[in-house]
Amino acid sequence: MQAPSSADFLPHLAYDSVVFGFAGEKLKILIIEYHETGWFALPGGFVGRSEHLNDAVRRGLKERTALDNIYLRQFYTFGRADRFSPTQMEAILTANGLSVPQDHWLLDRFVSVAYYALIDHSKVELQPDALSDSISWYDVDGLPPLLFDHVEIVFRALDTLRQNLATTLICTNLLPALFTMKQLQLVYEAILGEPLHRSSFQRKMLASGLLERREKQMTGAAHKAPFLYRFVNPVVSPARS
Amino acid sequence: MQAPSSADFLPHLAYDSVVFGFAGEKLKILIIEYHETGWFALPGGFVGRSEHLNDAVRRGLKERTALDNIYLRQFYTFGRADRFSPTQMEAILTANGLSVPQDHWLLDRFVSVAYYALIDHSKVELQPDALSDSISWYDVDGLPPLLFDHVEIVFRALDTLRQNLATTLICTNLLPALFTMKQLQLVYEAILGEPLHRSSFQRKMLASGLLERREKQMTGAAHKAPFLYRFVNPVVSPARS
DNA sequence: CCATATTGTCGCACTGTGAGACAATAATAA
DNA sequence: TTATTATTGTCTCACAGTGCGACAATATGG
Repeated sequence: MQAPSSADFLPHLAYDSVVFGFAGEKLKILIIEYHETGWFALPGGFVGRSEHLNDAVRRGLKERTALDNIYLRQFYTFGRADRFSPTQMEAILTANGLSVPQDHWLLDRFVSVAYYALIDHSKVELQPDALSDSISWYDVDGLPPLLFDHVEIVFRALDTLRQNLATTLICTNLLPALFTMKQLQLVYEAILGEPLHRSSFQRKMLASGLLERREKQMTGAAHKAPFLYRFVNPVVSPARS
Repeated sequence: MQAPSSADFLPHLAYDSVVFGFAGEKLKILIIEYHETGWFALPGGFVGRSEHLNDAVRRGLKERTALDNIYLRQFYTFGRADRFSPTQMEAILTANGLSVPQDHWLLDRFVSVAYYALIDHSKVELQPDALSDSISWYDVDGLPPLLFDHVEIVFRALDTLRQNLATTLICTNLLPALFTMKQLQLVYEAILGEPLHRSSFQRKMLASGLLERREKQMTGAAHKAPFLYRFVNPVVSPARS
């Protein structure tokens, strides 16, 4: 294996992605583990010399999740001079059998543009990249220790997600096409991190005009069967990518 | 004069700043004009090799406005591969008597991190930088044609400012310490671009608990003198810089 | 047939807001 | 001095939205 060359990528510039999914009753994030080091990090990558920044992020997500056309949104660029640790990066490279000179571009400072993505957790086929052992889901409140400033990146992603929950049709991208009101409420509660009142939530959602009610579901549970809903105008990609 | 060296700055990375001020009844933006070219652009700059990204932006703003401790907020990173025009950059450099080789770092692609700033328009002492003829205020609805993708940057800055108007105490930074309710309403209207109802606005502002009423002002105008107000907890720098 | 858990809906009180009305008042004109 | 004028501060009314609880409807299991 060869280390990526500075002839192919823009030096000093990287991206990191916070990929949200919803499973069971929890909001989850994709985390990778680097070979041999026991270190965890957000999935990220570099930008090709003549590649659009947004395209680079979509490329990286497609390689790891096999998903195209993902809801993706840039939220902050992390540019502290000391956010990067060359010694840790070197350890990751040597653990993969790559030895690079001390002045190699991968051991220098990086500014990282951070994105968050929302995906239907059931549609993903996870695929580790070359440098990592595994890629898997972690509860947002049960993350392993992360490299560099990745914990701060996750916090800020969550913060942005919460702020956008009221204005953007986010849940379309976290739920299957048909869902119950209960499921929708669980997604809201998982994102906001607080319980919501059932009847008020239901009333507000119905009044929004965004939901279309479908036939009843045969739950097989010992209670009244809930309606199924779908979003009337499911938005896959937001206006502002 | 010497062209800035790639030994001092991170290549391929720049920042641009949208500096808002409020004068009269209009929202205004700082625009620079490059020497000899008749080209207008947002004030921007480069990031030192070991300089924090945020510090680089503050440094550039201080050089041009003589203001320290500015309300500053990053809002988007523009990363299209074709957003930059090497021929226009070369023309700017040659107009300043700088000739650089074709493979110079300044003629290569740039990714730009964009910030907006809010300042009290009356406190500024404008100071053109080395490459530019002038720096001055323009109405947001009367901008000259701008270089590169700077028009898009301005639009997105305005969009972000509007979204943050409800959640953040923005107007502290656009008004003097003491102001009338009428002035505050004018700022809101200038940012939102739409008229607001006077009594509802007044009621809402008073109910927010953010304003402290002071003594009456001697306006010299032929009508009832308005109260003066100040913000109870003026925030200079936001939590998220 | 009854108990149980959950769903769909309604009512009530409270808050916030758009819209208009009206008195108070500082300067100016008569 | 008094009337006029423009603007300010406040009030009222109607209406929409929300927190919160209550209650009937219903699918399953005993």
